[in-house]
Amino acid sequence: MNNTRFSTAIHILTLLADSGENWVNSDWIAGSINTNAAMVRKELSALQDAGFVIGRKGKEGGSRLNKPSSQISLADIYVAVKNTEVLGKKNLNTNPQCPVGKQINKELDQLYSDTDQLVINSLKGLTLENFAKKFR
Amino acid sequence: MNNTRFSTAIHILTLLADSGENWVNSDWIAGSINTNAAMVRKELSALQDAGFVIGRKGKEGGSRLNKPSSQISLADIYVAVKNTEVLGKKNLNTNPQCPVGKQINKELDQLYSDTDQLVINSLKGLTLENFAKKFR
DNA sequence: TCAATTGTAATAAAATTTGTTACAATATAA
DNA sequence: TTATATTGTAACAAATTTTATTACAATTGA
Repeated sequence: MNNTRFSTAIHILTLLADSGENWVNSDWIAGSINTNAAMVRKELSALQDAGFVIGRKGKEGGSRLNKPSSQISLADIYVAVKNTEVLGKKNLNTNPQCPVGKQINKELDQLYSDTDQLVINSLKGLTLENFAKKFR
Repeated sequence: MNNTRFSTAIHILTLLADSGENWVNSDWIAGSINTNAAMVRKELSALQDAGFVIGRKGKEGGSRLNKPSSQISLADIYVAVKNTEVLGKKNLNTNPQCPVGKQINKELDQLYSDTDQLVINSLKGLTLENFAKKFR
């Protein structure tokens, strides 16, 4: 995760969690993060796909949570945005003639997925509700 | 960690662990990983800085472990090569006028370092010795 | 002295991430 | 029903990170 997607997602969701039923527009969110409204809408799109958010077009449009913040865990958010494993990428095309090159990715698969799972399980205990509460 | 540094480092160290006292050259290592010898030497340089490896120049030169593989944990390796936090980068320059923008990085600092520590602690239980054993 | 090797720098190429611009579709309010 | 504000998305551009390549001085052993 050499990117800001988790930071951005949790920032957006915190703003929505603390905005109740109001429709919050992407320009206002972008102002808080200090980024571009189109970037925010891209991330909102992913958060909609994950079921956390609904959007409404048109004048007075915007976004709001699609479920109580108590029912969104930081694990859910992480899984929605993560695009690499915690320990990084593997070297594909290792040399099959070498005992290590031949077998290492099979061994790493286990280690890498165990490590991901560890992180996910720990984030499961944390809710957006409790995170967002800190800013009120 | 959207890179192959951990994979590469553990691959190199596994080869060295299974090569005992022999001086292993970067060309041979590169052949197993299927990458460039100069890349391997760059990573070896980092592994030397971390104290895991020693190198010798000149004809018959190469690299070998600088301590028993039982005394190198996967946590040590991870720490030596990691360059981002598990949960990624933060948005700096968030808006200080916004209650969330103002405070979020302080809250994320804790979460991010806790998550890193979780991963490191879990890798502490795993040694290079046990990993390398699988390939003999 | 010759040959092989490291260590490192400089550079280039490729991939990923972030930012920008534009606009059709849509929804509200006057 | 018209004007206005907004999303959702695509296309593109810029910036950053990652990986690969080339080169060569310094070193070591034979």
